[in-house]
Amino acid sequence: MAAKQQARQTQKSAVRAENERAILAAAEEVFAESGFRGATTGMIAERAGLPKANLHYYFPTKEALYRKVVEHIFNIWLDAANSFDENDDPVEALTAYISKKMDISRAHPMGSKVWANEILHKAPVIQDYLETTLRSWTSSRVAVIDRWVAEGRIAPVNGEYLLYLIWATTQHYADFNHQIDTLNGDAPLSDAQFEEAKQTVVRIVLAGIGAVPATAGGEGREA
Amino acid sequence: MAAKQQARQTQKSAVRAENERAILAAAEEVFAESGFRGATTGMIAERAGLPKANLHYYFPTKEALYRKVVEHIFNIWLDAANSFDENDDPVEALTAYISKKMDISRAHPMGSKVWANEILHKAPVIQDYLETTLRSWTSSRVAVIDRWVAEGRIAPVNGEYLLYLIWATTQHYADFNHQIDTLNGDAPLSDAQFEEAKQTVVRIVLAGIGAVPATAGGEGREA
DNA sequence: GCTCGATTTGACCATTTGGTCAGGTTTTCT
DNA sequence: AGAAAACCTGACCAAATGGTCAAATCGAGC
Repeated sequence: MAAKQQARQTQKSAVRAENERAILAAAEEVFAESGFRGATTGMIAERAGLPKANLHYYFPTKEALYRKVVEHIFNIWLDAANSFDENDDPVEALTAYISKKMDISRAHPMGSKVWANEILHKAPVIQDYLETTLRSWTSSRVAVIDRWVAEGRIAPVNGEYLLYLIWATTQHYADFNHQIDTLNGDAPLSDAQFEEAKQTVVRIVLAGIGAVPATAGGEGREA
Repeated sequence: MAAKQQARQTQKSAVRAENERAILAAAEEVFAESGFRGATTGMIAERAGLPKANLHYYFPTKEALYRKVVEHIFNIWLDAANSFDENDDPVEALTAYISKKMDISRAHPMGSKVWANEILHKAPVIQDYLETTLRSWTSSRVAVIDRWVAEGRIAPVNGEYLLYLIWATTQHYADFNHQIDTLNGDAPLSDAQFEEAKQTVVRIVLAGIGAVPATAGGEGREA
């Protein structure tokens, strides 16, 4: 029982953890569907299955809740960012990075939408992240791309604009999934379709910058 | 003066035309910055320089005003769509289309943001456009791409996913311009930078699908 | 200068919504 | 068991907001 007490003091109680999880999950959906202003704490509470006053017991203000949601998204993004560095070979690195970002768009479309909404509205909540973490991550990766160019491993390309193309395209499958579904006959992309989309993005990017896959590579998925 | 009277009856009076124009311009900005729910008719009226009650004299409801704004965006989009068909050569057609879409992102970032917001929130207002105009335009252009593939003018590629990549990337320069500006040292892209971004997108896409520019072409910018 | 429709606007209202609070219940610890 | 802490919630409130309206003003034609 000493362990139990220890648990209560170091980590959150089980009920608190569960309620916060439910609220954050509901909030991510509602914020994604309706934006910050469009979302109401009442809607979030209802979807989380508890009264509004209870929600405000755990998260004092709507903005505090929103900030937590956005931070969650950002951490997922950072996770994907690491896959860029797992290999120094441009083909391997970009394939892994694009694949990971596509997977995130499929697994967490709501999170991506919240992020998009935030940027669209000039990032009132996460401007500091943009100016610190995102900026430093980006410039260091651009340096990697520049090195690839200098070493002749890819064709000359501006690193920033290459990254923007990758971000835009991969996140499009989350942010604009409603449009994609509509053009797909009102049906979400099947696993096979999504896999083809992913391969299409990877192939266009790699070929687009003249990154020739090593013929002996383990990721030999060229059609 | 008969002409003046005629004018009042056939077209809107000058004051009406001017007020509607000012309101629509203000509405596009405010809806882009704050979303539908986040925007208030008071904010729009203030930016247009007239009292809220006057705004409601011209546009009875916030939703009617919003619909007008979205329709305006959609017409700009249709305009760009035509540039896809001006030439049957894949290099020419795609270069023109991408360039046009990039130019629109630079000239009408607010409009693009309103569109993005609308899709993000499942297109409550323009779902019918998606299912009619956008769907038919897309499928006919996919047919063109398929033909290019069949004729061996470009490498095999899924037309839908190629279009999504183009849409995503070009619109990213409008929808995410705040993020881009932040990564650019809190400054908007200069004309030269934007031109380089445009060329980067064009080059990656063309190379990505193996569309070899005619060596005699005027766009010969291969490094 | 009078009329009539178009335009303008301050004041107002009903509804929504973020957030509070007092009092109650449950859980945890000794 | 009993106290303390954590948790729960119906009722409530102040502010914001979309939209209304009646009265005032303007402008063109007679």
